[in-house]
Amino acid sequence: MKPSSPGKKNLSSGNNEVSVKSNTVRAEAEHSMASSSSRKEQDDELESAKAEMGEVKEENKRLKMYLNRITKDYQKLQMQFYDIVGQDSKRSQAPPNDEHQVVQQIEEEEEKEKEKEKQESELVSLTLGRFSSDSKREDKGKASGSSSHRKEEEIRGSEGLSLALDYKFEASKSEVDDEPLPNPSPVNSSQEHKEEETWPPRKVVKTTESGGDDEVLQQNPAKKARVCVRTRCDTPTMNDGCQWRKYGQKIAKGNPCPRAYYRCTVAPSCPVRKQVQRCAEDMSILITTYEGTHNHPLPMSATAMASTTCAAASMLLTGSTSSAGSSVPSSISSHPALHGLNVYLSDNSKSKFYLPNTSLPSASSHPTITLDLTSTPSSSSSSFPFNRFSSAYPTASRYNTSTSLNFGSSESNTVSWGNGLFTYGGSTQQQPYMKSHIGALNINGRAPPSTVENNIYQSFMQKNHQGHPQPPLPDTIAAATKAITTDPNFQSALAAALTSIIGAGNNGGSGGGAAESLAQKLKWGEQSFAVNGNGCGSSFFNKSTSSGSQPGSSIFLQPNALPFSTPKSASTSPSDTGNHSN
DNA sequence: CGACTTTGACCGGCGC
DNA sequence: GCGCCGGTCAAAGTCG
Repeated sequence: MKPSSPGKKNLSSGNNEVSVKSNTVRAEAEHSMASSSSRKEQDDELESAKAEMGEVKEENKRLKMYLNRITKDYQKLQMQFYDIVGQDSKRSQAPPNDEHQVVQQIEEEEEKEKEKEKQESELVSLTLGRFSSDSKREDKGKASGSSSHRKEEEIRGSEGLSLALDYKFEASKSEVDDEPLPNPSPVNSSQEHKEEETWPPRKVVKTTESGGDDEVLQQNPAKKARVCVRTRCDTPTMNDGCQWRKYGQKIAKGNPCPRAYYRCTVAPSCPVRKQVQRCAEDMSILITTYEGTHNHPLPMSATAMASTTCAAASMLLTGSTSSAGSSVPSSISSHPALHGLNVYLSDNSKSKFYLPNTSLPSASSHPTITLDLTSTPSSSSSSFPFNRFSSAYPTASRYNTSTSLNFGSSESNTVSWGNGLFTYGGSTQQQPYMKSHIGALNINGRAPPSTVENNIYQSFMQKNHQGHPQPPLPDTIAAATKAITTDPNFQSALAAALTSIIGAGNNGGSGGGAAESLAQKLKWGEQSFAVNGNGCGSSFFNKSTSSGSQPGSSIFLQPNALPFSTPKSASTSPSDTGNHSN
């Protein structure tokens, strides 16, 4: 898809309109000449017609100039794109062996990207979700990963969203197979559908994986990430807007309450599954665990949750599959495009964890991220209903890491995140521009002693804790929903958090390109938040996006886009309303 | 009658 | 190798 095509078309049609207008004017003038009885009137009309024609001609000229300019820009970008693609293909063919060479290359790429970002500052960066650094590339080395990352970015810059996504899919076939590329939005669903049709249900995977993809899958042993949502809910299931069919029920060890297994029935081939279970310690808490990515358009009410889970899963996976490169932080922290989104990676990853209940389904070999919408004594008293958002790789599992993200209260000021933790507000700000912010979101890198600071919550928290202190809300989902849906800033913050992690995770794996995915591609506005339409993010942002034909297409976070509906809300899912009791 | 739920059986991964 | 456990299947039952 060529970004300039629509522009050209519009402009040319505009020119046509102009010439038509000129002809009309001329005809009117002639007609008036013929029909006018008074010569004076004829002269007047002629003059006015001439004047009008002059204006039209001027406008025509302007439009032509505009068209020329756009055409030149397009050609320029196209040339840059081809150059970059050519360079990257050469690089990826011969990955550097020397570590110093890798670092040097990464630095060069970062510099180039900064320059490019300046040039393309008007383009909306649409990076949400994993990058195309597939397992093989990650194994080969950071340099090749970063180059793929960079390639993608530049494609994005020159060709727009659609091409970038296409390229991404081509570059990472394996990724589609073993990891959920979130894309609940109908806008992108066609593309994702194309890819995920090849993602068979579990049993089929077993048989089909014996092929060439097997190698990739073995190299990337991470299983599908899960997103666990803890809510206080009286109903058997949480209404997430999707349609589910129960296919099994089990009594899990350590929890007297049975665990119900559901699969998505919106599309027959949809691989998404969810598990629903009551918390053993607090039966009022409903634990819903999502796994997989929808390969079909979702109803509006379902996209939010789907995208949330997908985004969370995505970042979890990126964190799990990537070896957080040391090159990440430099570009992230210094990136000018962050717009207040500062990321900090540190090595304290294991100092703070929110570990889910032992009875949680997440206690399997799947990496799991938990969104805790309950307020429990373990978390400090909070006026903030969306209390915890944590993820954890299963303890004592093959994933030797645990992750957590807590949307803590204003008092605890702790937001922990995967492979490490976000520290919200309580962290020591080391960078000058952070000092003015109340909150800081720290992402502590899992492995490397690198740091990324992220203060995406600043605007939200400033608003809510300084300007408009909110009274304590009841500890209910309804309260959470209300607070979330009524505060677009928080939605933005959440989206940014997810997105940033995804970017960081991706980048961690792909090396130097790291930060830019996070950095350049986030436009952190006051109320709006533009991200990549690919998968994850799209849900946060409604589907008003164009199909990505134009560079600069942006997806904006919409109020009420958040997933969590009240338990009693009307359900679009029959199984949700009339479902079985576990 | 079709869609959905229930429930016991089965399978594979993992730890011992 | 064996048993435990989580997850899935599929036949039978239920419901509208």
